[in-house]
Amino acid sequence: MRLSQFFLPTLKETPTEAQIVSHRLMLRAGMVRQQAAGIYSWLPLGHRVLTKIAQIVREEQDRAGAQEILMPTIQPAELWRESGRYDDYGKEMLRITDRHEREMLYGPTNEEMVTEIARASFRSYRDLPKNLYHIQWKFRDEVRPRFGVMRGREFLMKDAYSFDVDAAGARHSYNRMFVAYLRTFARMGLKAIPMRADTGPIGGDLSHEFIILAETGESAVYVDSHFLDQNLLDLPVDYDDVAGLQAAVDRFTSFYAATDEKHDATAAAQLGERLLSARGIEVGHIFYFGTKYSAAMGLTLQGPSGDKVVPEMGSYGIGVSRLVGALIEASHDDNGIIWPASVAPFGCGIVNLRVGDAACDAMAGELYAKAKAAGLDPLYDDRTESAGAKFATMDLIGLPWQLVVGPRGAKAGTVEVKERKGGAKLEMSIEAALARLAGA
RNA sequence: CGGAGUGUAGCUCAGCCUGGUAGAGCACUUGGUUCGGGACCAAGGGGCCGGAGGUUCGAAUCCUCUCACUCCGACCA
Repeated sequence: MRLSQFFLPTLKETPTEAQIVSHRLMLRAGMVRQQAAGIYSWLPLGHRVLTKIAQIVREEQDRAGAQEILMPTIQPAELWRESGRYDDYGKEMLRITDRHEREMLYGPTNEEMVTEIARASFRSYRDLPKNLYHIQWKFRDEVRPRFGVMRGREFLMKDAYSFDVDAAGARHSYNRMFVAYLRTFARMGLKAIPMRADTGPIGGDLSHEFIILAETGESAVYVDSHFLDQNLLDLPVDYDDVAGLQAAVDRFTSFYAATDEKHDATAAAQLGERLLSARGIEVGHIFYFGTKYSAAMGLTLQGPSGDKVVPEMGSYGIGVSRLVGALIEASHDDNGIIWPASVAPFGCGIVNLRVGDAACDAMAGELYAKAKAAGLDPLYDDRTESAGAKFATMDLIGLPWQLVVGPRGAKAGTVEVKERKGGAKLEMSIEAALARLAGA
């Protein structure tokens, strides 16, 4: 993509309304525009990141055996009356009346709807287990939206819903998601720490929050620093191995990790030096809640011995749009964002310091063509801006690599390869630069 | 939902107290000079001062109401 043609409305100054760093940087980098309190439009740069995050989530859900569906944003109130949550949910639920005076709502979550789908289709215990997920916009009419996309009213979320014949099966479904979550976040360059959590209004008796550490995190967390040394990409991926998954879950839940409200100072103190006190951002939450919805909504199926079975359910959420902000909170510096390669909006930036200079244009053009051909997804800054402005833009938008072509290098036949993280710079040939990035 | 605050050019803000025909920097347009960390010179374009009502000869400025947004708190993926 040529930057001269790309829609990237960056801001030199920070809009007043943005307080935390991820919100400021997202506005400055032209990723999002606020349309109302807690409601955002996603511009090309932000949309690319959002899509990449969603794709990683999708791949890991699929790998763990979940199947993608897509449920609507607008739901009929009737469904929620069945579970009793229409009245329980309160003002957080955005209620809408259609032209026929039917009561509708903009879905804050989908347990009722997915249970209805299951009820309409599942007949026998042989239909289970199933895990259905979707990635969809949701709306919760927060009293006080803040922190940009991290606490918006409208947000993109992945939520999965598992159905099993019995508690043991449900436990396995839970463990699958548990491991899938560790892998998902690890692929984004994040260490997400599972912490035992309250089940809240969704109900149930087994629940973990996945929390990433960031200085600006919304809640205080306490964690065994040895957890951070674990290689999460090393996890088993045989999702049918019941004992193996349980062992993995047991291992990762054996580390001390607690949010403020669950913190046990006495137990934590035994860790001594290993106790890490930090702040965290919740990016995922998984629940096992048994038959809460299946029982309330009459989801039953034929069991193996002719009896009725009420399926055991769980639900598993990942805040996809929140992750965009969370990633920035976890990875930035004074100059801007530092994207992990797996979610970066472009693979690298190419900076032509002297547009109009024959040697620079030729070299940058060649580099751009070759980088594209190599699948490096380059963003080529071919604007006639000053060098400083171009460097500032590149640092701000945080692409993992910058390939700088200037008069100096053009004469010597080299480009400067700068790694955004750390800022290390090396002069090398075009071929060496491309090889360096391809190998990274 | 309680408390506090802000709405003036695309962005950051001044002007408001003490009413008198709307400003700066950045951004934008044109021309020129520059060119390795948000360049310089010159000339331009752009705002019914969030909205409604009121006071006044006259309102961005004073009064009333309203809408929006932000921050602190309680609450949440």
